[in-house]
Amino acid sequence: MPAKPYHHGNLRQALIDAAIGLIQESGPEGFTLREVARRAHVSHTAPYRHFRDKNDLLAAVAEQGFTDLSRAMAEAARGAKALDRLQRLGVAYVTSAVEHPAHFRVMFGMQLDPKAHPAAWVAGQEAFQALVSAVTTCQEANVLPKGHTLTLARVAWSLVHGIAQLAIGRLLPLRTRRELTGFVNLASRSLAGGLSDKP
Amino acid sequence: MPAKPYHHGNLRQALIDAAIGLIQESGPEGFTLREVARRAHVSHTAPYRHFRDKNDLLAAVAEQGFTDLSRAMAEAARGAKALDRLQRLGVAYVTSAVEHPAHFRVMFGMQLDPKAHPAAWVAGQEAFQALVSAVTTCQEANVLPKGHTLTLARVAWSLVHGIAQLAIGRLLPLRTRRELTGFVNLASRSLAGGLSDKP
DNA sequence: ACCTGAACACCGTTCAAGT
DNA sequence: ACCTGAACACCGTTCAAGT
Repeated sequence: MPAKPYHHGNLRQALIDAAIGLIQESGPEGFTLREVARRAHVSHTAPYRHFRDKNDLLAAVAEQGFTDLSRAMAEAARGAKALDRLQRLGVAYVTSAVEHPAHFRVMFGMQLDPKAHPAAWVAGQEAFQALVSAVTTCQEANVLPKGHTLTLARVAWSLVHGIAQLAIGRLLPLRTRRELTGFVNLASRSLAGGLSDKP
Repeated sequence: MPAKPYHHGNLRQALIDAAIGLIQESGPEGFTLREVARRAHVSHTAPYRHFRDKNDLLAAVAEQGFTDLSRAMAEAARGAKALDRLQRLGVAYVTSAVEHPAHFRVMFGMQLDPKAHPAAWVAGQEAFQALVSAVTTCQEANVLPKGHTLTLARVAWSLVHGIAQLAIGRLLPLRTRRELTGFVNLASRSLAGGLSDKP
């Protein structure tokens, strides 16, 4: 006796939730459309009513991941200004990645095409905008040189993204949250110092 | 009539080469053990004589990727010292990633376990050592503060790795090699400046 | 040692059909 | 509209068997 199937169009979200749970347990490569359908108590072809194909569901998972990331960053940086704000965003970025490694791999591992998956793409851009606005704050506070805001934000993003990826792959010895915070802060302070040197 | 099958134990390398070619064409998720066997003109169970399973072959692919990366970095940095050396390593790292995106994804996307795949792990560590030795060179030239060599190298690695990953995902607007080199140099100069600020 | 073919339990996707 | 079951062409892996 299966539990009652989903109705009223909430199947779409149920499938996304099931997918996120499955990915968390089995990793991105253990993710299977048929198993997702099983978890939603629905036939294995039902997902095709809501997603073009497997990749389309993965894009929806990525979109939710970007939304969650934006929320986590906004929360961490609330009220903070200038460099403090930038650092908190960085710590939140890496913390989110380490806490949801499989989800993060989906977000950045699926070669997101803006044409094919515009919603996921936009959600990703919105997460990046948090960094852009923090850089702007730093520039207004004269702790970063004016101009080239986008370029500065991209450098900061690269640093923080690299830390996140290497941490997920266990290639950095960051075992505790203290170590993680310390490393991110050291790295971002260094970068900020160098950027303010040569305007 | 298939071409003559491989003999004399060169099948292992033939499978690795076929795998790299297949990954280049179809991406990491299009990679299939059976298709690799087909390309090597061998039955689909023959690979199991040389690799425990699909992941074991992927680890061998990753190992070769790390070896290639080390060679490319060594070549790019030949004769250069201090900051110039560090920058050239970074440019070579990102260039390699952008030129072999699928291979790079395998190297860093497969959650390499040092116990299960020691050879691939060692090859990865050797690539990282190039950064460590360049940081040491910088310290001896007094362009970076002494001590904490490993930590400084890890920060540099994170930056360069983040640029590589974002560039592969087309999330940075680096269309030409000039733009790529310029961005890596800007980023690494900034980081170096900041690191030398606060010893 | 090295390779094969059959077999098993899975996939993603399509399609005609049901409510 | 939304969901289903059968069908197709694939997988990864195991196993008995052949040279």
